[in-house]
Amino acid sequence: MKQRSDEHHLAEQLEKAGIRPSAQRVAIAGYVLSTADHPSADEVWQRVKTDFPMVSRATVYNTLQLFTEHGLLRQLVLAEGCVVFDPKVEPHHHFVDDATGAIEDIPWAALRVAKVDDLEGVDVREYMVVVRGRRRGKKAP
Amino acid sequence: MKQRSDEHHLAEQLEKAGIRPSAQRVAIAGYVLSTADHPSADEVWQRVKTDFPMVSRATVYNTLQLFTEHGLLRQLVLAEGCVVFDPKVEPHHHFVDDATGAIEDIPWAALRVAKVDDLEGVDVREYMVVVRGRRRGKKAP
DNA sequence: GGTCTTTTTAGACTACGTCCAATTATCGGC
DNA sequence: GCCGATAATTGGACGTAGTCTAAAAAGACC
Repeated sequence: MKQRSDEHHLAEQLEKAGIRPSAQRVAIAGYVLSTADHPSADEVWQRVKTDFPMVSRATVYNTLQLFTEHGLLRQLVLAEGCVVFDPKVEPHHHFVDDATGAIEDIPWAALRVAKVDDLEGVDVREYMVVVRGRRRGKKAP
Repeated sequence: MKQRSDEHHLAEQLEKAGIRPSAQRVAIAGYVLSTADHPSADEVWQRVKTDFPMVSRATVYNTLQLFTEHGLLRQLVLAEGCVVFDPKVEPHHHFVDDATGAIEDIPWAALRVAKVDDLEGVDVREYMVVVRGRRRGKKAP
């Protein structure tokens, strides 16, 4: 149920982002740029294969990387199945250093989130703020 | 450089949490309950093996699971290497459904985080709130 | 049409995690 | 202390997600 105009529009979108629109890339874009899911890379591969059986896994991974570099996608690192352990069991927030990937704890009181209780339709069990950035000064003189 | 009293203290801590303190569990606890790192399960295994060469991977994974169930550890799902893609590139927050694992977007304006700019020693690139819980009502009559 | 660059491909390889059946350790009662 | 029941541990098979590479295919340009 693909429309030629859809593909044309997608190709334009890729070009606008500075990406050459190959057939594979258009097929991948057709799924990943419009879905409300938050698919993993392999899920994208599985999905795209149904339309485009000959696409290789490497292509899908490379293409998602490319889209991300050009600002068409964001990578989230909060999915299930990828777990680290923290002996500090009280609620607290987290800081992730862009340079090293290290995770540090931020005390609960250092931040405050307003309006969590106003969220409609959900029972909140817990929440945390994830801050990403770089440690300042310290090392570089 | 292990102190007998340390091990004794750890064993007590496990018992207090309702866990039978086997030698392997004490060794695992000795690392994971006191570290400031946020190790992955495999990192814990690598580490514990240096003290306790015969421990099997299954034991470490089971034990971490057990500690988590008994409240000695928390699992964080925000580490690198575990990525999902989101075509919505503007800043927004995320809701993770405990029941299904599905990730939903929360509009940026629905929450507000106070004091992010007060964090000392870091240059913040981005941040988001991760809310976990359950969707209410809707489906069940 | 030829050539130079970009893209894609298949498959080997690694890392991480799960599962299971068999073995070993531990506990409580005698 | 010994014994049977229960709990814990083991190693290895298995599965899945992801990376890497060398070679083939496609596309751009003259």
